[in-house]
Amino acid sequence: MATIRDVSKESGLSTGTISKALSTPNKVSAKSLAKVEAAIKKLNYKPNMLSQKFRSKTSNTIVVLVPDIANLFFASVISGIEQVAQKAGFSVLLGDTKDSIQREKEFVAMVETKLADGIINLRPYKKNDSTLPQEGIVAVSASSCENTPYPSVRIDNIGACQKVVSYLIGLGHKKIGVISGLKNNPHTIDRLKGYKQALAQANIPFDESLIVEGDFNYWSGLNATEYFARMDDMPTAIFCMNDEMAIAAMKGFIDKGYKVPEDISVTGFDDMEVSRYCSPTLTTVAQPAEKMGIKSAELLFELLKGQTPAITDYILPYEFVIRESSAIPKPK
Amino acid sequence: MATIRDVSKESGLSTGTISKALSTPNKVSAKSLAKVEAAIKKLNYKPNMLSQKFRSKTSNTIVVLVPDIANLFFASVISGIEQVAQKAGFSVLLGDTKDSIQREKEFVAMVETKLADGIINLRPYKKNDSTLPQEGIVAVSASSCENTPYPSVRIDNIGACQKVVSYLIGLGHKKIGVISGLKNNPHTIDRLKGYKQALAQANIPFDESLIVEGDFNYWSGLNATEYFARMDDMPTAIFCMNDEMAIAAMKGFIDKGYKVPEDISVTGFDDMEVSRYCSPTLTTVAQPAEKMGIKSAELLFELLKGQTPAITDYILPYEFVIRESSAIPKPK
DNA sequence: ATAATAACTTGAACCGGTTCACAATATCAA
DNA sequence: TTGATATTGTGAACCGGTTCAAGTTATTAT
Repeated sequence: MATIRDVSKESGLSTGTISKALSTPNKVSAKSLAKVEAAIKKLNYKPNMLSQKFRSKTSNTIVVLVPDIANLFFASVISGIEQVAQKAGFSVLLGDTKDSIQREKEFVAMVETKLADGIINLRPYKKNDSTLPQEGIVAVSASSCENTPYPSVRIDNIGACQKVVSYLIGLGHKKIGVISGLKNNPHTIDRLKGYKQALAQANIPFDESLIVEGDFNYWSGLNATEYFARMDDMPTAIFCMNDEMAIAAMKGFIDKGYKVPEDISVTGFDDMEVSRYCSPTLTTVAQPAEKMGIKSAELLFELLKGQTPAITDYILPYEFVIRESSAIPKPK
Repeated sequence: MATIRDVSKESGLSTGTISKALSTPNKVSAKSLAKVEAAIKKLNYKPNMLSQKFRSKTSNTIVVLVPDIANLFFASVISGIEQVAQKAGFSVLLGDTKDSIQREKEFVAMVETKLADGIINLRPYKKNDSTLPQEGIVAVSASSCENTPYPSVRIDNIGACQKVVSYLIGLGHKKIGVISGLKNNPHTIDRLKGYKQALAQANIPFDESLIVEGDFNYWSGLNATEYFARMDDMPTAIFCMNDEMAIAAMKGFIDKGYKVPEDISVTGFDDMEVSRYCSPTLTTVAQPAEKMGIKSAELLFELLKGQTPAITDYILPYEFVIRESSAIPKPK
């Protein structure tokens, strides 16, 4: 493999000139430039980026920490990040953490060891998070929650949920069940807050027994329907904290002979592509996934440049999408 | 930032010993090891991986070229690749190519410039492909087709499609429409071959007018139903080359007042998660996406180690999943 | 034509690990 | 105790770019 010294010999110019010809060609005479070009071509020289990065001490790489890449929401966020990174000349290192703190730490170590310049974490940081990037590490959290102790990009989870639940109340629902995420998940906490606010606004007392804890996955949504179906007085609407559980819940109720939305309304959160295809189509909150990726990458690059962004907690607009799965409750 | 020389000074040992203590601790005396450890802790030394990689000339990184990361099939393949890479101590650089040849070339250049050791391309290579990795570049194609000129992992597309179409013929369908991918797409070519073989086997003549060219996306599937609905004698079954178009086709037919599968059967290909949720649930071919990722990564690592794998064209088993969207044709 | 200035080129030193020939110790047998 | 051998430790050289002070050449002004 040809090195810059080979090019230097071949062209009769010094290594310094070759280097400059490649980085700042306008500082090199046309004659030299031509010689360099010829030599590079002849030797099929490709600069070794590893040594380049080593010397310049910048990896031009960012790490994206994904809880689960086989989740369309995350994939869309990544897509947005990639766009921005590519424009900025950065590479994206993928960190599929599978929700493992251990793995997450390994990736954080990549920044400590100069393999990457910064991190975008697609999960919210909690207070006193054990993998909370230490001083000196540039990190951004995409899809975060309220009071994230780090620069972040998110939607107003509380407001969105309040809107959904207020909409259900507006339709006439008084008993609204919830299929939540894991209790201590920051998204669960925020979204539950929105639910409670909507109830409070309508003077409906909060009833703990209407909350079923799920884990954002299909089966937990399906399971929850068993609980609701066994209740003496079933809710007339179910507010699910993501689409996957909502779709599962619809399936569960339909299999049990209930009609959605005639017998029971179901709403989701995320607006996955499926939610437009499933039957009935799902009323949900659309998160601007790709935009969240774009924004968080832009934010990270600002931070990497040493700038102090005016806003470090971007709240992007969401969209409340009303589809077929919600309707006025059946008169008793 | 502390360097190995700082640790050397602090511990009173030479840089060579420090280096050895970190890479092969069993070659260093317990006493020295303790000193090294103490010094590292005191200085909070983190080895600079960039210089390490530079010196050892291996990046321990692979590039994964994805046509579109916001596609669940690809995301699942990547998930498999990540698992294997992580075990092998490799990082995964994400290359979202958006089907751009230009971008693909940029990523191939990363291998030429030592930024990465190998490539996994999640699209099939065609003959004389302009981005066909040159000599010296280690690459694997996942989700490839017949006669790929490169080491690859795939399913038997032809066989799978033949099976689907034979199944439809077995149900009694004689006029089977096709919603294909783009005509020159290798997957389209293979899958059409399977369709033709099934027809030939049943002595049904091939009818060009039953083929509608799509592009693997939702809208093209929806559009195709317009064509079929306008036919004098509509097919009784539609074989779609992926699930997305199949789900769109079902939607299209249902919106036009047809019943699936009573009036028309629809089959897909891929077995996306949606296909189990949609209504009716979709008969389709399940590709082992994650396994394809795992296998292709394993293959790449074998190649990187300089081994010559016995098999360079892995054909993984698929699964034909019969669900609600297909049934015997309505008697005339 | 000459001095002053601008534009370009040079090449050794540098980045921070790893390597390896050689030196220094430790271990062991006789 | 001595010599032979095995185990550890040393430190200069190296990887292939970039940088920059110093040197050389070209351009401009007078």
